[in-house]
Amino acid sequence: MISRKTKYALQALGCLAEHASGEPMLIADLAERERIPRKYLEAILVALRKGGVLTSRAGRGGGYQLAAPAGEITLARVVAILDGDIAPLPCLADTNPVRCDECADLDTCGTRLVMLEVKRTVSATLDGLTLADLVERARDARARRRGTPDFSI
Amino acid sequence: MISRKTKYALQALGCLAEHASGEPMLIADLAERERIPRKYLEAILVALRKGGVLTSRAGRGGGYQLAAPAGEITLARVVAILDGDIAPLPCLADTNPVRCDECADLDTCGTRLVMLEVKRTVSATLDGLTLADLVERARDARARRRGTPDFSI
DNA sequence: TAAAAGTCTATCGATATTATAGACATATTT
DNA sequence: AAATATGTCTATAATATCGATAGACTTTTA
Repeated sequence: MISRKTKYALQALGCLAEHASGEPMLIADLAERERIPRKYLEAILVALRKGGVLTSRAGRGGGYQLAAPAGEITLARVVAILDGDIAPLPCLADTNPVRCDECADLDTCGTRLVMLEVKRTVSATLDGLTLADLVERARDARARRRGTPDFSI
Repeated sequence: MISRKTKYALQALGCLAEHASGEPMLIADLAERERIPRKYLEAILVALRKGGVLTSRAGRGGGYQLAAPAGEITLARVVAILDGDIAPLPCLADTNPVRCDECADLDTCGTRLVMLEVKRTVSATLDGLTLADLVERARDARARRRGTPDFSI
């Protein structure tokens, strides 16, 4: 389960990725279009900027932009910034792993070993998906519903 | 991230799976061996019994047993019993999906579409792992550490 | 220098999780 | 049938986390 925070982030990033022109977008616009509480979105965007995924410009004509092409920003990165490690168990976290005190032996804990496998799978999937995929699938879905392939318009 | 509840469940189930003889095990023993708060474990075992993974017998000589061979109990099933759906988004839950009210259109939400992929991956992984795998990996890890393959003893 | 924009800090309430306690019911052995 | 060992249920408390909001502050550009 990803947090609502991360979901909001993906929506906002998707919106920025679709926003063809390189023009920065305003927090207020993003909040309205994606129906995200303004102040909450603010905090999310700051985190993303600190995480290197967004750049911002203050002052008139300012706003937020992607810091890289959509195809280079992985979901893994976004999730890591907002939800931190996706480790299924605290003892499997990449940064700051916390060993369970009920576990006598970390390396031979069966639960940990199988969950490590789950973690690897999730990581691989999130690493293989980018904002470009997100945008593309939404576009495909819209096209499919209209009954016309996207490129035939 | 799986809950601590599910982690406790997997440890207890692993313990039962290793417990060679078909004899039932007592809650108190399980709690002590796996260092799980006794009363908390109690609630977990009840849930697992209701979920069909365990059987229990009251009275003297009673206790808990696996309801099926370890190789037939998947992690997916255990996680589902204790943590419910593993859906990364509420709108992707199998049972009782809740659509986000900020989403105008469920079927063309890019975030949902990419997360659906993540969910499928996780489900497939958890479906492919059983308690027997859990036990086996722990055994392998112990053997590997001793520097001797398990079968050479 | 004023307006428009982003940044930071604090706080609140709701909810879920983890944990505990104790009364109650059931089954086995003697 | 009594005694004892065992599981079951309900309620509650402590804690942590998440989602959300408010307001003062800083920076940039026209």
